[in-house]
Amino acid sequence: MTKDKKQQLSEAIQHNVLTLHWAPGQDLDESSLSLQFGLSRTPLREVFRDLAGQGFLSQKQHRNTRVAELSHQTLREFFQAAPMIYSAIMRLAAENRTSAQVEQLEVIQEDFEQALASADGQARSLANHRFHQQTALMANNRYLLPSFERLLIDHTRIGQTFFRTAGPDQPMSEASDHHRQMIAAISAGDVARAGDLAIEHWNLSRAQFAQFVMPQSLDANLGQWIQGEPS
Amino acid sequence: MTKDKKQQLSEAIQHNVLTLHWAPGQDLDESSLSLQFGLSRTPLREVFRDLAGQGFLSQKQHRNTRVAELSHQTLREFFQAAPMIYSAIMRLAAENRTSAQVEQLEVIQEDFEQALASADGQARSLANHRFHQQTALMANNRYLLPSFERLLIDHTRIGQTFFRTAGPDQPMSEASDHHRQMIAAISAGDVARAGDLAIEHWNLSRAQFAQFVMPQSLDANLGQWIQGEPS
DNA sequence: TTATGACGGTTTGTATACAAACTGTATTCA
DNA sequence: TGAATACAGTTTGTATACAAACCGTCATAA
Repeated sequence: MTKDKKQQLSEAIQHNVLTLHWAPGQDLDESSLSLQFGLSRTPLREVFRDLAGQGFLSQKQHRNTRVAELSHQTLREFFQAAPMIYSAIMRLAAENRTSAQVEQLEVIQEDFEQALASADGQARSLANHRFHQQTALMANNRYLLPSFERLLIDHTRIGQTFFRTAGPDQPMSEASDHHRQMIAAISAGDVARAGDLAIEHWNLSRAQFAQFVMPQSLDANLGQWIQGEPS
Repeated sequence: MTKDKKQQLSEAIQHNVLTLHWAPGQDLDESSLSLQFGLSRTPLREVFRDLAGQGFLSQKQHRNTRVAELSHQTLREFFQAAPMIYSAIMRLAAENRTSAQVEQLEVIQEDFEQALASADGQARSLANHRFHQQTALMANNRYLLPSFERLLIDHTRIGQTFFRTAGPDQPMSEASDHHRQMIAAISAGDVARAGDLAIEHWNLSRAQFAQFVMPQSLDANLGQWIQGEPS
């Protein structure tokens, strides 16, 4: 049952990072985690390394491993990259999807809607995370994946605030509508529509984030990455 | 002098992978490398893990670490992602560059031209690699970086064939011209121009690759990722 | 002949002891 | 008082011994 301890540890860390249960920048303690999960430091440190490589944690020589930071600078870079990558993933998902994957995506979407109905901010946010993870799986491009995963990690972390605060009504159901439309576009293999929906969905998220954390000055020229040539 | 053995090991592996001195899919032997570099298996395996995370190597449970593969499927994914990412990196480089970085890029370009003059295919290819690495550094976006690095690894590996085969004349000097124009655009902060140059440069590379390895069927709709909406 | 399974050698994975580096405190000297 | 340094305690990094998993070979049986 409790078979692969490393896997468990890795998932636990990911969960704690994504839900902000562990704050960005927070230190991790090797010996206590090693005790807690019944692993020696060697495999534990391997998990740390993997997760640092994926963008969950950050490491420096001779300094303790910590939860990846979320700075002002980080956010700027985030907004520069996100629309383009999300859109590309969605297009590729529409291009490469299999029917089994579409079915799986529908199941995940049902979970997401259930989570929205509840008041549990973490559950909402994680369900949203899984939805987009599945689209990345469907896009099936190993080169785009690492960037997308990094974006999604921080998207989910930033989104925690929103999903926790907002009621179960308007902007939530809008997000859910988008998801449904995405499934339709992907399922139909409508590449252009899928890409557009990503932008639309993204703009919704962006507006939400703006309320909470986004510095005003960055709001201006986000569009240029999506529609081709800026003047 | 021979200070950081892990660093040395990591660089040696990267070099061997990029130059195809180690073939894609080739097995690595822990114990012999550990002997060779005077490191025990523990730190050696940490280096393996890092490089696997970056796309140089690939690992599976209970199986030996090997050089990352370059399959037909890989190439398809490569051509789907590369133009978009290269263009984005170049735009961001033009946006965020510092003058010190531009100077450094010029130095690297001089190395590249020297390498072109020589007959050494490896040196040419690696110099090209470093040029694009520097543009990524200048783009300064941690989300785009991991995808770009993966692309660059395989770009360089695929390019080995070309750089080794071709003479020091026509298409070579064209690539070099592109580099110089890129430097000018980046230095001037001309974002749109920088992005366009990336596409142009990319199309050159693509044509080169096509001669050697690229499956015909993929050649068709590569443009759509760059210029915005396909119809 | 072909499939199945046991066995030994090799390779990968984990635990643990030890070495190196960092951090904070206290002491010294200007 | 304040800066510099030495020291002790803690944490990170490495070596090594041992355990677990894999792989090729051979034997056995259908």
